[in-house]
Amino acid sequence: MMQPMAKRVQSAGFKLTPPRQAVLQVLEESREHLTPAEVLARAQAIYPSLGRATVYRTIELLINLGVVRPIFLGARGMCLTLAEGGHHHLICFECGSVIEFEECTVGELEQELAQRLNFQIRGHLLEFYGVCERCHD
Amino acid sequence: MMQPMAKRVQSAGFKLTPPRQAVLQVLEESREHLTPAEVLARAQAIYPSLGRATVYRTIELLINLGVVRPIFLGARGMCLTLAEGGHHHLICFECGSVIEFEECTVGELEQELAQRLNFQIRGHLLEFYGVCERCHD
DNA sequence: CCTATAATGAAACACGGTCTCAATGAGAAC
DNA sequence: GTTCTCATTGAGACCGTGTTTCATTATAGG
Repeated sequence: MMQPMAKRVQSAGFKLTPPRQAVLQVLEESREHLTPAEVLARAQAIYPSLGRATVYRTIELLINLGVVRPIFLGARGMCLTLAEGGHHHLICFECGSVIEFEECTVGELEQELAQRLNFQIRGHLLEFYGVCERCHD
Repeated sequence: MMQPMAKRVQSAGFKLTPPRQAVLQVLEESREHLTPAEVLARAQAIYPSLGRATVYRTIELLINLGVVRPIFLGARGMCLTLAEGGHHHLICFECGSVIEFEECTVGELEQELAQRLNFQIRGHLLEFYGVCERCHD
């Protein structure tokens, strides 16, 4: 069965080339928060002649298709994450560490905003900022 | 009365110089989401000989003091915002527009996480991503 | 007023990301 | 399968953001 990202690229009318497949595979398999530079490095391991411009072009394409989304992750800088669903972090001012959590209480608010503003919501990000256990006291 | 940011800089043991005051004034007055480059431009209007390095050093200082905080705002890239309190955005995949809203339902969750993880929470960011009214249909 | 030293601007530097352009190859038409 | 077209590609020049270095300046405390 075809990878879901590849399907979305193709059904949006874009060609499914080996360079693009390498980038898609990296983003799909890692399911992590990678920087574009890390995506480049990993995708070049799959398809060595891959150029920087192609990676950035593919990322831009995927962002426009709503498949991935950039988030700014503290000290790591800009990273990519899957666009669907929620992401929840606690970030420490001092050491920059990122703690993920699962609980989320924004479901109702999401519904209400979507309706009131006629906005198709596909994902969300909830981050708390402060000082972690190790950095205060 | 002294501007609150200036006070925090001084009471943390840092000198309050004219270049720093220019940067503080820009961040304090605009109460917007400015990029570092925009801060530089506006602060140079106040203190023309201001150098780029000083702006970046001052921003880093303020981030470490927990006064401002970087956020990644869709197409605008990395911007600065006041660290305290909450910030709430709806961001469109297609056109990158940012809509702010006020309602927020994360207060209880904030309390609970702070207690459970022993984390001093000072602010938060809640963003929804999707397609705005003008960009779908 | 003097002094120690934090803070500064200029300039070189590093790097991420964009753009241009000629070459390539995917996929449609037949 | 063959041909054609045009999206896609990699190389490399380019640009702007952010960092580092270093000699100079000026703040705040004594």
